[in-house]
Amino acid sequence: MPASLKQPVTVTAEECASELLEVLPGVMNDMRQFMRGHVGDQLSVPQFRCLAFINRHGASSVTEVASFLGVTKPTASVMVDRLVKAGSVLILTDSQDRRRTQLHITDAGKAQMQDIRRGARQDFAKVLAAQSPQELAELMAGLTILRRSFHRI
Amino acid sequence: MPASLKQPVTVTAEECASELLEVLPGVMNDMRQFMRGHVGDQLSVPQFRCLAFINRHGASSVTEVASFLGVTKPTASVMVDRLVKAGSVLILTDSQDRRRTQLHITDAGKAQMQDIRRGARQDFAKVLAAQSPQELAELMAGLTILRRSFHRI
DNA sequence: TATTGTTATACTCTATAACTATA
DNA sequence: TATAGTTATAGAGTATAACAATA
Repeated sequence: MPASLKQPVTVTAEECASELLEVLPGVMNDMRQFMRGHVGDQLSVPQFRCLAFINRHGASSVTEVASFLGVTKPTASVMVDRLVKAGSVLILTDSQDRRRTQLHITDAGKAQMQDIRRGARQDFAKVLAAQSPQELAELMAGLTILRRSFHRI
Repeated sequence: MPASLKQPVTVTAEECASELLEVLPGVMNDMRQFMRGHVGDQLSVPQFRCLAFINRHGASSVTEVASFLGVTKPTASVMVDRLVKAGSVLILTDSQDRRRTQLHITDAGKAQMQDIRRGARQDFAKVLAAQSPQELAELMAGLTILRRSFHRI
């Protein structure tokens, strides 16, 4: 039985909210550093997410990318443009509706994304290696709740 | 007993790392929106953290701020400068060591910070209100592990 | 010499406003 | 008219490199 459940305490949504405000920014900082530290400083966190989305959703549009990332269309447009210039993304035009774009990840982009993911995952895992299996299970449970509460698309 | 513990599964540090990479950026997006949505769009997430640190640590230096935020000294210097211009922070010079600055939060900065925190906390709490007390306890447990693993200063 | 902090420069992220092209 | 996307503009966050002031 996990330590946190030995004597059941009532946790309010407000307390969780406070903890989110205090803890997450620091973890995100480390995530940014981890990503910069691999394969020649290639991708920012938002670019990584953008590529991962395009990889999952073949022929996605700029609007879909914006919606997933939770940013405006101009922001997504600029970000995609940078990824195109970097050779990570290919833009095609939808022949049915010529306003829409069909974004595709390139082989280079796929490799780039996987390298960054592998490196950052290892860096995170190194930090988490000090935790017991029980604690890792608790962390995963917490993340699952976060995913459920804040999932987009 | 929480659902996640009914049939104990082994969770690896790598799996937790992957989940962190996928889940946290989206939550941070919402945090940014929440902060922008209160009291006239006053503070960014980094500015909020900066103010909170200066509030906790009276007479802190730029170097200490940089260390806490996990950024370089120029980055912290610029950020503090913006907060000074906004009237949220006061800079004094250490009379013992005239190279060091002594950063102090102003009353206006304190109010600003508390308004933003209250607003963002409420927004987060609203999202989390759908979760059961048990799930909130699990989330808090996960955040506690994160805090322990990634705490600065 | 070492440390504290700033300035200069450059890039990304982000938003709003205004625009073009297509439907 | 409505939608998809881009361009223009502005400001914040971030880093590195070079510098000034102080110890």
